[in-house]
Amino acid sequence: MTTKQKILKEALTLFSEKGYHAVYVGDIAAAVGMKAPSLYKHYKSKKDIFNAILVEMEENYKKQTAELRMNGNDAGEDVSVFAAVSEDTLVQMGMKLFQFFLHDDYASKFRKMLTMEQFHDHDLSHLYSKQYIDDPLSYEASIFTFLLAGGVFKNVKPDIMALHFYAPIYMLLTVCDRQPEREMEALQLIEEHIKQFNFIYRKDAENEACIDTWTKS
Amino acid sequence: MTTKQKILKEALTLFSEKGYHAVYVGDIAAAVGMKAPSLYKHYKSKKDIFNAILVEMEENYKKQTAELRMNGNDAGEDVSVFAAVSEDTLVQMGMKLFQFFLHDDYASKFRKMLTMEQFHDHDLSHLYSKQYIDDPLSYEASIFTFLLAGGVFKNVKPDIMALHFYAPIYMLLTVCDRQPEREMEALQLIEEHIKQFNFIYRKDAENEACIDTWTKS
DNA sequence: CCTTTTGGCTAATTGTAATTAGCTATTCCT
DNA sequence: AGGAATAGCTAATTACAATTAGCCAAAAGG
Repeated sequence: MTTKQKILKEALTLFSEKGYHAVYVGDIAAAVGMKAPSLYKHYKSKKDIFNAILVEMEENYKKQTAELRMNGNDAGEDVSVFAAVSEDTLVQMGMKLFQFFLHDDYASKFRKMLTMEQFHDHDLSHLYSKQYIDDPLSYEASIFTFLLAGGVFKNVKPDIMALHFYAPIYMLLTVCDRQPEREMEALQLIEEHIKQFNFIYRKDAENEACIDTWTKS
Repeated sequence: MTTKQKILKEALTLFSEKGYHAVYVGDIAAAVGMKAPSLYKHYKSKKDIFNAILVEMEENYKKQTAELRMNGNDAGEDVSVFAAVSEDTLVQMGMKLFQFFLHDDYASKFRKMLTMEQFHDHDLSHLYSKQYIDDPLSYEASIFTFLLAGGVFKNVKPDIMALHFYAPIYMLLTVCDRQPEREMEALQLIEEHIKQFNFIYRKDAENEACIDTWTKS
């Protein structure tokens, strides 16, 4: 890893912990293992470092969504697998999404940083909404549009179904960002959320049987 | 309004727009209509102003939740009204919650401030989770526990039902905090969210009729 | 009415953080 | 090898923001 990259990495870590204004260039330098003035051989200002992080992240994000889109298409080839999606598959889908967002080093730090900086300018507001709200929602909506065509779910609006699926995951993600010690509780809730989601959305007569399961516990 | 209060008010406004570190005591003073040193006749430091805001807010919050609890009990007296809660009542409930959180001057500014400062110390993390996640969730859960007893909804876990009801509202709230221009869109989504929520959770045979409504639009 | 307190001001002072200057060792071509 | 670029350092410098000192007018209160 080049020094320039190391600087970005350490700066992102610090920005994600304390926010831009509370981080001093000396802190970043120390984290990289150098003195503050040396940073200026690589970036012309503190703000410049911040901007470089944004640029790097946008590239990263484009790559990842492109990848996801590819995977999505691959899975889509076998229509029958998805159309008959099981409760467990749904649970795994949600858990994976949550765990990725929470534990991917870059994604998680970047999200915390944006959480703190989102109000400082319009572009950052827009970026936050796009990455953590609008894109995930439309991704899930496209999946549900597909699943709805399979006929196992009730005939509803896929975008609202996506909202119902994703909003709890998003909310619990923000909880874990500020209180990492609550991850287990969050995972538990997500599992129950998706099971109940599956239960209420699924179109079938076996519902009565399921009710027994719930009332017993 | 006393000068001390005016200072808190203007400081909160500024903190909620730019965050603690990006606001200078001179800015606060100017907003109040005085010079920076004069602030020190009222508060002994910038941090002291911040702390005073927290204290004031906690009192405010206690009052409001106490009030809500009272209103809740009042409404609860007439069990039949709630037990047969209509779709429209649910929609109104969600909208009111959203609009209050979004437009109450104090609540909305305080939430934005906490959004930016939540990572700076454990107490703030805890406060944020309590006020915007845990308390609303348990409030909604208590309502749904009650409604479930009425028998019009499917037999499910009320706390997950509360999660399904509240999480989309919370998520759209954060969207409007950073992009106020999306309020109309958010309100529209919340209405659809709650209608679909009502549709999927309600235990009845008229579902088939409802499907027609959805597929038409 | 006098005097004490209150709350404002201007002009320091202090502290800190970003950035620049200027020196030096290493590396990299050719 | 030898000159140029690279990337680090220490020691300024600059900028600015929090706070303090000390002055003064008006209000409060006996």
